Amino acid sequence: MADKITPRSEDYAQWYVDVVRAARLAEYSPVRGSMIIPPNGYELWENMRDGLDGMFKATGHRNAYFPLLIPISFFAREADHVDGFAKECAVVTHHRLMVDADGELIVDPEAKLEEPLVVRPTSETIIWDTYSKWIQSWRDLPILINQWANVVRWEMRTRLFLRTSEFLWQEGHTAHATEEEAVEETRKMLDVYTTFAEEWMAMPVIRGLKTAAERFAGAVDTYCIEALMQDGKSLQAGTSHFLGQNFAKAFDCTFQNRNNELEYVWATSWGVSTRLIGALVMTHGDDKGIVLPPKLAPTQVVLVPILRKDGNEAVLEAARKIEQMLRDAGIRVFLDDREQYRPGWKFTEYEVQGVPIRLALGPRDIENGVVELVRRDSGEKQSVATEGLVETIRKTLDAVQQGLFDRAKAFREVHTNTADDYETFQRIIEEEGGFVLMHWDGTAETEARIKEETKATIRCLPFPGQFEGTEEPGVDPVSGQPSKGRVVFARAY
RNA sequence: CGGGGCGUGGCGCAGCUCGGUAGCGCGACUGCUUUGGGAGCAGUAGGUCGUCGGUUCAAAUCCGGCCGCCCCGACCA
Repeated sequence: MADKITPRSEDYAQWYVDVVRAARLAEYSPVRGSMIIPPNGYELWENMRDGLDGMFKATGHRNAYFPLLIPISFFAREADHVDGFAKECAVVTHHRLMVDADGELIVDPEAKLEEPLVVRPTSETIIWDTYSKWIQSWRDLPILINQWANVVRWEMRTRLFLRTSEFLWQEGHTAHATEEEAVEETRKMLDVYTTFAEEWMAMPVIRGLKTAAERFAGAVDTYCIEALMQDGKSLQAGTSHFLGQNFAKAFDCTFQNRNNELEYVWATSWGVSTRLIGALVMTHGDDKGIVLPPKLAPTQVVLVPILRKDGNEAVLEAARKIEQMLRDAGIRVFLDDREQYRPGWKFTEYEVQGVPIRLALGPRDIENGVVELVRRDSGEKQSVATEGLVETIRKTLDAVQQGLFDRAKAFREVHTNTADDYETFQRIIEEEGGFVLMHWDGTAETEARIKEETKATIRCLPFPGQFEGTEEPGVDPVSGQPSKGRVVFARAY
């Protein structure tokens, strides 16, 4: 029978788990907090990866690979970095197994490593150790490198895609001769993420600067894109860090500048992860399942032939013709001609999986020279002419892509409020959720107090031009102290 | 780490109070009938009941230990 999906209104968290499972994006593995990503989920990730990778290459970056295992001593080099990651590291201490006297397979106590190895939670340390060898002169700079990899962070509480102990991501690590250039790179990559989120994922984001409390361990400044999920909680969808000279100093990475002076290298790092899949689910999904933006959907169009007792050959032949026509046009199409499932079953199945367009083709349609087209985002059903179908499909895919973005943006606008007093702020956070713009005095004390009392955190200090009135000075209603502008608060994932 | 829930065919669950030869739904397989929104009937296969120990003539069931997973909270992409 149907995989049951709990309605969002009943239990949003359960809905999320149900949808991920029903759409077969991920399943639990035998190890807590790690997940298996079957093809439905992985193909989605591949499309994200390919889209981003193209943008990285277009901005001059090259891919490389650094090792999974990092000597523990490397982590001791940068103080903030250690503090940030020490509590969630998996550590390799032995290199051999053996069978003991009881026949049990155990870790061989004789095979202890001289120096424990940390399974990378992020790669700054191994990379800056390497860069210190690669860089001598200003002529060696900049270094613009990205790596696609898995990382491990031993999380206390995990959720599929949103927070798992092992996840897939990309991490960019760049080295620059000047502070200005590094800051520019940090901002540029945040723009890349913004473009990707909005144009590929159809997910509107806010760009901004993190407060010290939310900053990456070891960074001078952390920038982020924040997206609003349907339950009113914010999700950090990507981060870009200006690392200053912190890692260069920790790993003694210097270069000779044009004036023959020795200087520390300026650094950035930036990343997005499989968490984006969770963001996609919670941005566009509905009670029937996920809804995929056409640009990322592994299958953009599914074609379901309506088969009967006889005359199937004619239907299948016409279906194959349509399939070929769409494929030749560069559209990712799948003809589901399996006989063990009936059309109704397939219709439901592809709705759960979020395929943007479903076509159905039966004997009646063939007679009329049409095909039935159903949009996943709206459920709208229409008969369209087989003649000119490629153009119709292209237009519809574009319309779905744009429609998803518009809908998500409208949702965000409705759920973005301004609060000028603390009572209103607390009421909105508690009752409505969403983003709340409020003045903040800039102190960690006030930030911590608000978090303590409301569970809402400062998602970012938004870049100018995104919201009206965030740039005017005012008064922090919590402390009564002056504020330089309104910042974005929300409860977050 | 605190709170809650759960470990029984592939999946979801009942059975446990009151011990007595392990059951239901879905799925799978075979056959027939079906096929424009998750088909019907008939038949078949599939389980050391998480694990270790105890009580008993007899344990899925009672007692104890251990292990694991999920959900909710405190840290984090």
